Amino acid sequence: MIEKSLLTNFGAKKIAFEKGQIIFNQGDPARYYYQLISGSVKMNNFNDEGKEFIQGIFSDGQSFGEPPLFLDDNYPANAVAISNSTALQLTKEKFFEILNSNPAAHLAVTLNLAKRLYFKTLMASEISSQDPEHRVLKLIDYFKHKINNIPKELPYKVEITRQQIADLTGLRVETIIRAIKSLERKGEITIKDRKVLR
Amino acid sequence: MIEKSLLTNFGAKKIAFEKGQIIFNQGDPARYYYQLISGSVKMNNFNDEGKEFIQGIFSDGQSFGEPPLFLDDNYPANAVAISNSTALQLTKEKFFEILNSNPAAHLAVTLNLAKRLYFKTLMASEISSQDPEHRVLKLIDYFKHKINNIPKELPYKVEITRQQIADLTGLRVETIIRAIKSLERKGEITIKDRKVLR
DNA sequence: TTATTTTCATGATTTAGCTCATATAAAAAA
DNA sequence: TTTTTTATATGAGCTAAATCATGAAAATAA
Repeated sequence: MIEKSLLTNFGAKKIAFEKGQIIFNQGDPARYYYQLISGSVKMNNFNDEGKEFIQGIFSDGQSFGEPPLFLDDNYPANAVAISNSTALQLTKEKFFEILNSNPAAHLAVTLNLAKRLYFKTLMASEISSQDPEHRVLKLIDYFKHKINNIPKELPYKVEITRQQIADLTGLRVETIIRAIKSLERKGEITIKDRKVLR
Repeated sequence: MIEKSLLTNFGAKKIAFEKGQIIFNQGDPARYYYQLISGSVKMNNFNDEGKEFIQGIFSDGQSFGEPPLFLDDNYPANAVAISNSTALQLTKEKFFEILNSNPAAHLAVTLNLAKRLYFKTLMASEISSQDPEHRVLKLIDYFKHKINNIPKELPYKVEITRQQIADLTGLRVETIIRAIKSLERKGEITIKDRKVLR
């Protein structure tokens, strides 16, 4: 979201994460701004029974973990690399220096927060009160249109697993599998080589 | 969040809403920045079966409905006055003029978005995967500490109704009532004149 | 004040999604 | 290649929350 050159000018370090590596833990004080160069990262929580909830999946040039930087608070979730990834890491202090000195970068950050808040608003209403099929479909459509910017008429292949869909929607794998099967029967989606097409 | 004088200097209009009045509807294009002067407003959705989900409750100097302004998108939820309220209304164009000309105001807006994103992150993990008692307690604690800034050791009286708690957590009133009773039995909260104290 | 509406409360019943168990196919590792 | 792990799939039974029903106490309106 912020130009790479700008970040490096302010002293951002390029760091690599292996698949499965933890970037930060829920409860840690937020000290860095992170922006992905390659790979993908998920933010998640585990409830008392050990069930995972995925707050979001980030890839490409996306940043994550900024809100607590602004609030001087701890991370509300863990960040874990879900594939080998590289990211730029910038200290909180330098991050704010950029915001102060570069209005365009500041606006980009604000825009990104607005986008994520918008997504969470949509998902919150879905998660809380719709049936599983509805939730799955909304999630797929969000990934298709808002994340991958694929127009309605073009097909989209869902790359995330059913388990990940479950963890994103707060449902169980079996429930997701059954919902997907049912959606296929209804003609809302197709399944090819076990992958969902929409 | 933005100083009232600054808003009025840029042409913000003071408008009044009666209890129950709709400020904007889900799906409407976002055209104004709103900041409450007095009263309170909820943002909500209704699912296919007509069940309400409250995205958030705003009061005092809080602003609402900004995310779609940044994204050039429609409102993801309705805004309804839950008591007689007054607010400052500023056009999108003027709102961006403020952000561009006043870095402090821009930062305040960013901070606010970060705060709300943080809240939604917390609530998302709660809503999706915890038992009702846990959800209710987390919500009450959030209202106590993060919204009303009341320290742990001081008592806090929950002013919202059980129905509103239900709509904020995606549960049913009866379930909330039972959870609250159970939490009282466990000594986590007390009930006085039907109001929850924590 | 009285009437009406809203909020809180509790029991009985239903049901959707969870849990558990088991199987197969695909992918990854050895 | 063979072995192991991960992902998808499906049936049976269980359970927690939803639903429905009904009532009383507060709050609000007339």
